Amino acid sequence: MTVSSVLNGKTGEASEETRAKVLKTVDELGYHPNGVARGLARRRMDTLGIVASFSDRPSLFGDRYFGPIFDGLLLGAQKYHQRALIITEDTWDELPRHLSRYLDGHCDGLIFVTPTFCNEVIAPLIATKLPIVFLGENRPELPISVVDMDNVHAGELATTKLIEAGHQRIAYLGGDSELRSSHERRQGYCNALSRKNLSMATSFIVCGHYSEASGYREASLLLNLPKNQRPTAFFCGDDAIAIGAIHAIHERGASVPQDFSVVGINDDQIAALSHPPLTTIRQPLWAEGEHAIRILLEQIQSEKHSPQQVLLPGEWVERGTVGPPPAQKGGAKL
Amino acid sequence: MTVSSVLNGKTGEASEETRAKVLKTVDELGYHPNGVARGLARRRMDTLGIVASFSDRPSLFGDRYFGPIFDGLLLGAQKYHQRALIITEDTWDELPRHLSRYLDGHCDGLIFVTPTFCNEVIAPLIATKLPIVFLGENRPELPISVVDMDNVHAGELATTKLIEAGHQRIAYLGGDSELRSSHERRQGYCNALSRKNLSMATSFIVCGHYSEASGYREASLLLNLPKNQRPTAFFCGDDAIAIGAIHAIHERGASVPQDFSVVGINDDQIAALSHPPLTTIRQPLWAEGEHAIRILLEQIQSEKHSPQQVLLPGEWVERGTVGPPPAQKGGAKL
DNA sequence: ACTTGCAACCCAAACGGTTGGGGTGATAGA
DNA sequence: TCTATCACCCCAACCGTTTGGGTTGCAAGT
Repeated sequence: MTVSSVLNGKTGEASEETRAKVLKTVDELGYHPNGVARGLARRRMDTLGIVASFSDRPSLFGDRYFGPIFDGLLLGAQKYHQRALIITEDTWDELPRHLSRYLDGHCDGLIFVTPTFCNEVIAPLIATKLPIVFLGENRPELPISVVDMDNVHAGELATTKLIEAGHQRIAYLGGDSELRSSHERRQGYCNALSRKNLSMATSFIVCGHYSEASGYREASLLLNLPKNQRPTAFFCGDDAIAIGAIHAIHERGASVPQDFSVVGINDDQIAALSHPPLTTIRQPLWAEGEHAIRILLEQIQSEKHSPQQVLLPGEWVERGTVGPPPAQKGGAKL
Repeated sequence: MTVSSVLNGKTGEASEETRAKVLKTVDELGYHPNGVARGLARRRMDTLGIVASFSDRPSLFGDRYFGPIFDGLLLGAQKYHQRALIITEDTWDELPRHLSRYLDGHCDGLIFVTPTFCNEVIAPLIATKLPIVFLGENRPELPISVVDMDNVHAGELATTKLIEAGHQRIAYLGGDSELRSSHERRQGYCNALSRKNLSMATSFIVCGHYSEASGYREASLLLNLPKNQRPTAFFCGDDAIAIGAIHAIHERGASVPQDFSVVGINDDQIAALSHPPLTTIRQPLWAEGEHAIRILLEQIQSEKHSPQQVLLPGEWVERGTVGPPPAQKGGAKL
């Protein structure tokens, strides 16, 4: 009786008088409806599972990449009045054995937040028909929903900006070769170069890791080339690489952006604090989280599983590491 | 039938044969028990609610303080086989109106992770008799369970170390006056001074904010004093303040630790990266999270609510910002 | 006057498990 | 042979909601 009235605020079921009486009684008794029983009966818990693994990073929530994503996810859950259940795994490999954790009826759907899942690990998950969204790495070959930054676009954007600044000899310092983001950003880099009819030197495309040390190492190699074979600009796979590259440049007595231009990707906290402050492409991590929630919810509500991919554009953040190449100022020196 | 056997792995209820048959059937059918129904019947969800507010910081999970705490909380939940439900609030003020979110039967207990809750806001929560643990600020006057770093001890530790390094004129650059941590650390500072029979100058005890700007400002004021009235060491309320203080020192052409010693608290990521690397007291954030889970679980299982306080000691992290005061080297200059 | 329609309300059957009491057969003790 | 004990299994009630169908009482339509 009470329950129907309380819940059916929308349907015109109860009379005004009864409704008032119910509300009064509820208040007097300090009654709070039991969401678990409600969920059991409705077969809808209004709860979204967020799955992450500590194997991806030593600190999951304090991480510069995962942290803001979780912010967005939680904000999104709140916005859509969903509970957020965080499920942590020690390693992705054991995931198939933990299937019960996902299918125990607690979650209406799952969001996997990781750029490093294996296709075979998630195969049994897809088979369960539970609505799922992956966050952080695009897999066009799989019939799954994905949210990620548009890495190709980001690569194009960064490279185009460098070209427009006058650079012709631009290097790409990529991240881990097993991460698709690295390849996709390279693809964008290549697209931009060929669109502007600039030549691509394979020696200017290097593959390392998403770390400062790697950026330092790879940049150093290129800086050791004879002057007229050196790049004048570095498009770096992420901000850490960019910081490493700047370090290598400074070590040689050169300066940024007078002698070399540098662009990163991510807009980490360190990006604004580095010297000079790093020009970069901001990854829309908050937005990614919110979109993931929205897509998942659509999937749950529509009852059908037509997967959709959402690729969000990164945002150009102009700071102090991009300028014209030195040759332009000096004249015909090239 | 199956269920009892499946669950009663411990009680000697089912025969070996039946158990095997059940297990086989379960496997064939791809059956996964429904945790929600189970929870409803047992009146125990094995779920812990973790409540946080975006009003505390712009980024909750990416935050240098909250991030590691969430790591510890999630790790602890996993260790004790509990689900972790994250509940975010826009502001703490509306909390009493959201009481249903906590009492809807989803969580067996709650962990509030915030250093800034108001006593009156949580009064209705305590009245619900739901097991609760507060993480991040001690309230000895309230009958509640609390986990926090032992701030008094941290203050004593830092100050004692500075005294042992030879300093006699030590300033305390405190954080926000409305946060207890700031007062507790000052208390520890005073304890250490009086234990060593050193005089306390009120002008050396300043109260600002937990930020770099505040540290810079307050340190500048003290550095502007005549040389023989200046402190030779700064015990800072947190690492951000310490970084600000170092900035102020460098700006005056002085160096750390040759001319002034500086100690922070927290061991933020920037602590190890600053120049020189910051000597600080590491706040055991991961451990705090795990202890909070453990205490809450004890409270849930014991069915009685004898609140307990857990104060964890901070750890001294020696880096490069503490040395002997300059007077000692020079001789009798004082 | 008899049906029809409708709003308001009540009731019973799920939802998918747990729990404990009672029934069954076999074994052991008197 | 009768009974007490025990391991094993089954059954019914329950956890606290939702859901839809059934019931009542009253106004309007024919």
